[in-house]
Amino acid sequence: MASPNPLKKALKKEGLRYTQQRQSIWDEMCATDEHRDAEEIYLSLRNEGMNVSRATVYRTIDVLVKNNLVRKLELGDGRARYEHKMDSGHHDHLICVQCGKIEEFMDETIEERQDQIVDDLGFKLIRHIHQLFVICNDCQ
Amino acid sequence: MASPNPLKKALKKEGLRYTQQRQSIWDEMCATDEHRDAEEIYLSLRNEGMNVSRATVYRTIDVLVKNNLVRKLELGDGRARYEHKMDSGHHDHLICVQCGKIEEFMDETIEERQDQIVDDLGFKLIRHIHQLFVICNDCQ
DNA sequence: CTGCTATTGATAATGAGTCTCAGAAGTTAA
DNA sequence: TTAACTTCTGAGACTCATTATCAATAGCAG
Ligand SMILES: [Mn+2]
Ligand SMILES: [Mn+2]
Ligand SMILES: [Zn+2]
Ligand SMILES: [Zn+2]
Repeated sequence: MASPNPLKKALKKEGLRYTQQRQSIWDEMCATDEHRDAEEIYLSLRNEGMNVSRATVYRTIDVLVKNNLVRKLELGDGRARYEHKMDSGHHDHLICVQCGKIEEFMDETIEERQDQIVDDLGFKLIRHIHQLFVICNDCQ
Repeated sequence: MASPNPLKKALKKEGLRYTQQRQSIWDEMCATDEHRDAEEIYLSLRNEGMNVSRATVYRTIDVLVKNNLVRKLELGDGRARYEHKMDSGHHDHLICVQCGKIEEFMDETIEERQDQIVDDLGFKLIRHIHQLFVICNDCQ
């Protein structure tokens, strides 16, 4: 009864077909809480014996992002990373410039100030990127 | 007496040669407070009759960024933007997702919270990206 | 000036992401 | 179930910002 599959729901809403590839890619996205790029997801699927193409990985990720099941991270190094949004609330990221490790943070004060700034200008906030580039514990 | 040319200073510090191209590119960067991409800077120079190559524009911008004369902005659309750091203090950006207009903001509270978050984790803050994607006044 | 090197322009290469299109597979109605 | 219709997929071509290559050019130290 309860809809157990958010992917199916999203596909239905969009009038898209439910396919093996789309399910596999979504499963793979949910398999870890890491922040992986499209190539890593593609290679994981291949290693598991799944025959899927890079194009389909990119196409499916687009659907997932559009339907709020996955978040896209732009770290400014030319490769987008992705994380599923199943169990986590909103957060932003700390990225170690040495080892690349990614940590998460969430600060209510900052979130409020952001809204305030946008309000004061009469704009409408759509989304934000807030990334702290650091040297982590292990790297100092 | 007073060092009038920050470019010359930077080049000397790096042991690099002072060239016509590097001066022109720096001049062009300082000509406006806009946030332009490499191609726009390249085309402006060509329009002014300067014979310079794209490669040299990219190479020179790298030098300027490395020496803190220019800031690179990654807006996630595949083209980096650049702004000179001559007269402006630190600020972050609001970007209209409709018209692409870029506004600037600076919030002391946010800056403090950032430092606090990084301190609490025992990390060292190197730099940060904070971008608010909005729909601006003109676009609603 | 001369000679040594860094720099440059033209252009090839790179690489993440997108597009194309013929064949494969999901969907619908009978 | 099958047929008919469409969407989806895989392979590989393509795009486009940026980087690398390399022979020719031009700073600069002596
Ligand atoms: Mn995250
Ligand atoms: Mn700015
Ligand atoms: Zn680290
Ligand atoms: Zn706008």
